[in-house]
Amino acid sequence: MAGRKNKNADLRKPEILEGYYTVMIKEGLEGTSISKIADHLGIHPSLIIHYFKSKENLRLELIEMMVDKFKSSHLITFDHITDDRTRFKALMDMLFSYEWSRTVDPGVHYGFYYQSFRDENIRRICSDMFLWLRNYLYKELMYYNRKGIIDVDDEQGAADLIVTLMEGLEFHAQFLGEKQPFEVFAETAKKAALAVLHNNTV
Amino acid sequence: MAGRKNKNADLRKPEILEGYYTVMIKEGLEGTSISKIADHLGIHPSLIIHYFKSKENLRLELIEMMVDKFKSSHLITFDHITDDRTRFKALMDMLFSYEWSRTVDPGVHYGFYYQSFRDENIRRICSDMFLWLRNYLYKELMYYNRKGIIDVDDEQGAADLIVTLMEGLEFHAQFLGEKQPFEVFAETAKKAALAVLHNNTV
DNA sequence: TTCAAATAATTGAACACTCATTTTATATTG
DNA sequence: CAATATAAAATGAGTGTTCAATTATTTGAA
Repeated sequence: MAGRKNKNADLRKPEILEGYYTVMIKEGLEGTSISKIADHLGIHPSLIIHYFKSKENLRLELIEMMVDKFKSSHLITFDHITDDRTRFKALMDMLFSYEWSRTVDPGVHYGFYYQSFRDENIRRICSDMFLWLRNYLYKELMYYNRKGIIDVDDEQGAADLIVTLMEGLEFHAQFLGEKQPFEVFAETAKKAALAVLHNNTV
Repeated sequence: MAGRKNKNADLRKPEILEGYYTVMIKEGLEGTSISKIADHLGIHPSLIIHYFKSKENLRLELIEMMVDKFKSSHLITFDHITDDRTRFKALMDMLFSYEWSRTVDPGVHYGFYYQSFRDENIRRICSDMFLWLRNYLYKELMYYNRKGIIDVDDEQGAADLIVTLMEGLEFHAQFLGEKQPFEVFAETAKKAALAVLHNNTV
């Protein structure tokens, strides 16, 4: 065949994972088969098995990839902003922004939630990811609390609430957004967070 | 065969729908097949097709059943409570209660969210259901606002926020709850709602 | 540099399974 | 008898996976 291009594992494996992700957006988590991924990439289904041994492994590696992607996108720090108040505002703006919410395709993202109810492995991974995020926020809130930017006595609960509100944004966009642009309710959610934090910058 | 029991459509159809729901809790939305439902009910797969014509119809009728169940469970009114302040508190307590959140099995519930990204029909049904709930809350908030129990200028946004927080409770229980009982964060979420509503009963 | 041997990448065909659905046949009830 | 309820069997498409065959690339020695 003319079009055949040989690549090695270092190139092929990520390519397959990317293809998996792309097909998944269209077909859904459980609607995505090895054949469909192979078709999309123009390769043979058994090549995917060759690299990942089983579909189960393929799925686990994809999740790993996504979690890494998620975590790395959250490592954006605002160290360059010296003023506490300004930096706090930048953090909150980012957490409730459209770009942030689209780090992972929402359809895919809900697919994993859905699976987490039947697959303890996946539940664990999702849970760790959110605990990681909450812990990050917890530390940030501790700092801003000490500095008097916010005023909360239960930093843990406040961090929980922010993660939950961020997550709720996704839900709202899908079912209650209607024609309203994302930013409208994002603003409402952010204000709710600020109200709980007793922040008076706005 | 000895154990064969003939029933008519009025008995068989609801029985099949109930069986569908039960199997779905274990197997997931897309993991549930006609055969599995038939096995669970001790009947032949083709009997299910005979009554519902296709799996698609079966699924749509199940959703209808669930939405009815959801709506009817939300028709609980507190008309017997005459004092506005007490009735408002009862409403809020219900919205953030464990019983309420378990009206529908959370795994099934997330299954429909997941499907809504690939099936406009399902998205529409879910969306209508939540719009219906928000509208109910909107009217309630209007009333309590007029009565001075709460103080908000954007009742629509406030209703949005309450639905979102209720929904967030589900998310939190699955991924951030860990060993913590449901009620702990439910209380946090409720307080956040009350903070936004500027209610000072607590 | 050349050329065969070794290694890796890729394909093809087959397997045993499950799926939703259709068609045909049998039992039960009114 | 006629209508309905149920079962049985068969269909065709799709699933993940295995194994052997084929093609491309790299390696190593002459």
